[in-house]
Amino acid sequence: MGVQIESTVKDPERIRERRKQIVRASVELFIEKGFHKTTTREIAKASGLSNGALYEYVKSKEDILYLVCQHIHQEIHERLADSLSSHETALERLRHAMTSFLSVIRDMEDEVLLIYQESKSLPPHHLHDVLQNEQVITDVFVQLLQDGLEDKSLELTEETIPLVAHDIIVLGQMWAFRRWAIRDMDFSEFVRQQINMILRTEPDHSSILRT
Amino acid sequence: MGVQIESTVKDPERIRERRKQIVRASVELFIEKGFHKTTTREIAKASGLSNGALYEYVKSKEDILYLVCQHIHQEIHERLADSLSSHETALERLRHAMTSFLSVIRDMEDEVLLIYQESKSLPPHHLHDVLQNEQVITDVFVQLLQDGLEDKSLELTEETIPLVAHDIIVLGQMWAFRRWAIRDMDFSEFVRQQINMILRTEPDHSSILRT
Amino acid sequence: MGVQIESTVKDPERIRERRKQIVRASVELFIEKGFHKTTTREIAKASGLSNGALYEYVKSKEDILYLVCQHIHQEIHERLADSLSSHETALERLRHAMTSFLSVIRDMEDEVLLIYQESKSLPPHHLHDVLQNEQVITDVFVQLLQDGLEDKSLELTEETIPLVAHDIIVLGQMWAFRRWAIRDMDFSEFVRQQINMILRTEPDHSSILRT
Amino acid sequence: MGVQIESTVKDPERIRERRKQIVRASVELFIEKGFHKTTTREIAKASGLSNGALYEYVKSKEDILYLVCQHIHQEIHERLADSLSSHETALERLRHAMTSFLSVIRDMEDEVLLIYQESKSLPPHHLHDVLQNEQVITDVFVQLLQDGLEDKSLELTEETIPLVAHDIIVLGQMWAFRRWAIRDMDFSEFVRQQINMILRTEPDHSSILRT
DNA sequence: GATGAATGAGACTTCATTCAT
DNA sequence: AATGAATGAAGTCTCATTCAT
Repeated sequence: MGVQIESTVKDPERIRERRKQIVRASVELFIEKGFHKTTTREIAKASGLSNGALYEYVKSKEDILYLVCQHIHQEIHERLADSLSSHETALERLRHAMTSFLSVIRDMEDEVLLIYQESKSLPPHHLHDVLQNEQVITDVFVQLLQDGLEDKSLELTEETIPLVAHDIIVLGQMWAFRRWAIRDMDFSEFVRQQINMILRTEPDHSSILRT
Repeated sequence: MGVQIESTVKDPERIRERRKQIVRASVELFIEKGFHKTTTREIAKASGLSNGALYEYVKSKEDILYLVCQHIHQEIHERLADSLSSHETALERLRHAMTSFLSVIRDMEDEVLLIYQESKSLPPHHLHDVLQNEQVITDVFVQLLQDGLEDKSLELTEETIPLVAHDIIVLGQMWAFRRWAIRDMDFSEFVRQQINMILRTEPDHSSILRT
Repeated sequence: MGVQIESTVKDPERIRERRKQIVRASVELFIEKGFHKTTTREIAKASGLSNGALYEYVKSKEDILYLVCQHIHQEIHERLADSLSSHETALERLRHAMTSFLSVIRDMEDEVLLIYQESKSLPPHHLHDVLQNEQVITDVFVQLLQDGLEDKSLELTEETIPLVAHDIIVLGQMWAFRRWAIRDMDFSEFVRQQINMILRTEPDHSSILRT
Repeated sequence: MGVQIESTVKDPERIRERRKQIVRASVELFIEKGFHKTTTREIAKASGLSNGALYEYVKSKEDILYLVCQHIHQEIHERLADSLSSHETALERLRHAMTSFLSVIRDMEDEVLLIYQESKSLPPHHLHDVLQNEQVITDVFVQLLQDGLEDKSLELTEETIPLVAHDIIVLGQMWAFRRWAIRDMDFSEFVRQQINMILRTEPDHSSILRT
C-alpha cells in the first residue's frame, strides 16, 4: 500500500528501523520550522545518521516528507480504526467514532496541521497517494453513515453521504488548523458542539432554526 | 488596519500603485508554484519592476507574502460585505450571506488555498495580522448569528456562536482545500448541502437523526 | 555561429568581457588539472568573479567547457586563416599552410590536447558543435587540396581529398597528443617529416618504397 | 611488466580471476559513460562483487582505469603480434601488419577511444606505464621499418623511422577518434588510402605531387 | 575473504538581498 | 527612483573509501 520508496540498503528490517528514526526526527523538525526551512543536514543529525546514510534510506528530501505524511495518516487511521465500537446502532457507533476521532486530532494537532501546510510540496505522484490516505480515513465515516442509512438509525439520503463524511473530518480537523481562534475553548465543549452540529441530537436543538 | 510595511519611496500613491503590481503578479506565481519555489526575480519580472526596485517597495520576500494574504482577505471581505442583504429576519440574511460567501470562495478557490498553505511562512508578527483578518471575516457571521439570537429567528445559545461561525467559514472553504475530493460535485449542490448542514432548514431534515 | 549560451546579464559587451575572463582562467585550470578535477569555485576565483557571478554568465560547468573549446578552435582557425598565403600554385599554398598549422599546434599544444581529452564531457548538443568546428578547420585543407586538383599542382583524386585533409590535421595534432613520445625531437625536423609524409616532395623520397 | 597493483588477497589465481571480471565490466561502463561518471558501486555490481570486495582487488578507482588500459593495450598488442606474417620482404610484412593493425582498431574502436580520452586521469606513475605500452605497440612498426631498411625493401633513413612508426599508429587510430568525420566512409577504402599514404605503392601515385 | 552499511568531504548550483551607477 | 550586476551563504545530494560483522 502506498508508493514504494527506494533504498540502497537491502535488509528490510534495518530500513524500517532507520526510516522510523528519520520520520520521528523529521516530524518534530517540520512541525518546528516547516519543511522548507528544515535542512537535510538537520534531519540527518537529529536522526542519528550521517549525511550520507540518510540518502541510503531515502532518495530525496521530498521522499522524507512523503514518509512523514504517510506515517501520520497511518497513525491516525490506526487509532481511529482501533477505537471503532460495536454499539447496537450505527448512530451510536458514529457518535463514538466522532468522539474518538476528535480525541486523536487533539493528540496529533501539530501533525494534522503539518499535513495541511506541507503536503503541497510533495511531487504529484506522492501527493496523490497522501490524498488517497486522507480519503481512506474519510471512508471510515462514509461506512458508518452508510450503516446508519441501512439500519435507519440515521436519516439521510445516499447522495449526501460523501460530503457529510468530509464535513465530519473537516469540522474535527478544525481543532488543529483553527486553534489560533479556538484555543481558549474547552476541548470537551468543542467536541460536544461539533458532534451536535453533525447530529443535532440535543433536545430542543435539532436545528438552530427556530421551529 | 494591518501592519505597516516600510518603503524607501516617499510618494504614497506610487507605493500603492507598485505594490498592486507586485501583488497581482505574486498571487499568480504563488498559486502556480508556491511561495518557496517562486523567486524574487520572477516576481520582479512579472511585476514589471527591476530586481532592485522591488526592494524599494518591500523589505523582504516575506513582506510580499503578507501583502498577498492581506489583499486576498480584503477582497473576500469586501465582496462578502457588499453582498450583505437587508432581509427582514437574520435567518434570511444569514442564508443569503452564506450563499454569497460560498460563491466568493468558488471564485477565489486558489487564493483561499494559498492562504491555507503559505501563511505559515509569515513571520509571527504578520501571521498574527493575517489570522486577525480571517477573524474579521468570521465576525461577519458572528454578527449575523448574534442578530438571529436577538430577533429570535435562530435558535442557539450565545456561547455556541463563535464556533458556529467558524464552522460556517470552514465548511465553505472546504470547497477550496478539499476540492481533490469534491471536484466532481455540482457546486450548487454543495451550497445546498452545506447550508443545510448549518441550518437544517429542509423539511424533514432538521436533523440527520431519525426522530 | 555556434550554440548560444544563455546569460542573465543583459549588456553584451560585459558578457563578452566576463566570459573572456572565465575562459582564460578555465583553460589554464583545465590544462593543469583536467575538467572534472577543477571546481567551479576555483574557476570563479581565478576569473576574479564571485561564485554567484560566475553563474550569471554561464548556466553550468559544462557551458564553460564548451566556451573553452569554442575559444580554442576559434583561435586556431583564426591563426590558420590569417596565415593563408597567396602563392602561385596550390601546392605552394598548401605547404605554407601546413607549416603554419604546425606552428599553431606547437604554440597551442596544451589547448589541442585539452580538446582531445575533455570534449567528450560536453553534452551532445555542444559536442556536435565542437566537432563541427574541428571540421571547419579541416575544411581549410580540403579547399587547398581541391585547388591543387584544379590547378593540377597536386596529383590526387577527388574522393581521397577528405581523408587526406584529416590526415594532415591528425599528423599535425600528433605533436600535441603524442608529445610524450616525440618530445626529444626537433620541432622543425617534425615539420619537415610530416610535410614530407603528406607531399613526398623531397628528391629521392617520393615514396619510402624503393623503386 | 607493468606496475604492480596491490591486493589484500593472497591467492594470485583468484586475483587474476576477479580482476578479469572487474576489467570486463569496467571497459563496458567506461565506454558507455566515461571514467568519471562511472561509480565504483556500478563497477562492483557489474563485476558481481560487493562494494567491499572490489577494494580487496584494487586500491582505488584509478587502479581500475589502469587495469583497463593495460588490458586493452595487451589485447591490441597480442592480436597485432599474432598476425605478424613471415613474408619474404619487410615491405610485404609491413603492409600485412598495417592491414592487421587497422582491423584490430576497427574491432576495438571504443577501447582505443577510451584510452585517448581517459588515460589522462591516471596518476603519473600509471600513466607513464600506459604510454610505455603504447610505445611497445609502436615498436612493432619500428622493427618492421628497421627490417625494411636492412633488406632494402623500403627506402628511408634511420632517423625518420620513429616518427613514421608513430604516423602509422596515429593514421590507424584515427578510425577510432575521428569516426564522427569518417563514419560514412567504407572501412576497406580507409585501409587502402591510409596504407597508400604511408607507402605510396599505387602506380602513378607515388606522391600526390604531380611530377 | 566477503558483505554492505556508514562516512563525510565536497561538488554544483540557487537566490534573497545589496549597492554602485 | 531605478537598474541590474554582484554577492556569498547555504542547500541538496553524490560517491570513493572504510570497517564492523
